[in-house]
Amino acid sequence: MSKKESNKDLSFDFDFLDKLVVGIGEVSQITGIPTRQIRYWEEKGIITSLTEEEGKNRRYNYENIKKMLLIKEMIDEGYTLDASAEKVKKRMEMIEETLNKLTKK
Amino acid sequence: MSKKESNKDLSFDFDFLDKLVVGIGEVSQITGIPTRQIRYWEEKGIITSLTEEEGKNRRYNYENIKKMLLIKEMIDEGYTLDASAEKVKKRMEMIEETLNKLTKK
DNA sequence: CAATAATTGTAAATTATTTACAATTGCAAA
DNA sequence: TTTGCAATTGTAAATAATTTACAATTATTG
Repeated sequence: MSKKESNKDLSFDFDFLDKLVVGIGEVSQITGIPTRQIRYWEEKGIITSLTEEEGKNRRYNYENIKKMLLIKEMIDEGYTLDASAEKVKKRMEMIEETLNKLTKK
Repeated sequence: MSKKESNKDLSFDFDFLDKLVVGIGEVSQITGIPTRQIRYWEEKGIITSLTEEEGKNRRYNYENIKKMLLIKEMIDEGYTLDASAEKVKKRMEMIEETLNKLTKK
């Protein structure tokens, strides 16, 4: 296996996650969160879909989905929706920061 | 961060990929393969969607998507569809095998 | 050119999602 | 208990996206 191919295999999942964009039905299936609840969270500004035009179907990326899963966890632990959203926001910022340090050339 | 949480963070993407199931529109967006072509490949038996009942929307998992991307690559390299499918099938079986060896307790 | 592979086009029917308005549930403070 | 707010859920009508089926078109190979 050539160097190029090998590299491609290793970086594949990251490329994939970058491109990954899914609809609300899939997010619901993946996360177990009802579509109605996802729309409600979005309505409240807790999450932000990538939807280009209003009326078109909502699109979510990996970060969105990750966020929803984390919020769901916090809510299950007893936090309110707003508190959960706040905590998750900070946590994701921290992870982001750490990742930046790790990947910085 | 507790041991449990830390473990969860590390294994998260794998769990995620396991649960990941997307519709044909998303696959098309992700891979750049037109929906019409995806249906054609499926019709020919090259790929197999997870669709439960006929008439319902097609669902694809990570393995399906990976396969389509690989086939697309081979076709771009000049192989016929059938040859591409065959090569990809073998390649994926090899990867599967290797993974099994790696993860075997 | 003929034959086959591969892809693409599209109409009509069906499935999935959106928006908007409303009702319901849960919980904590007065 | 009831009052108020947070959070969720229900649903109808309109729209978006997908399915199937039949067909046409384009590429490639002998």
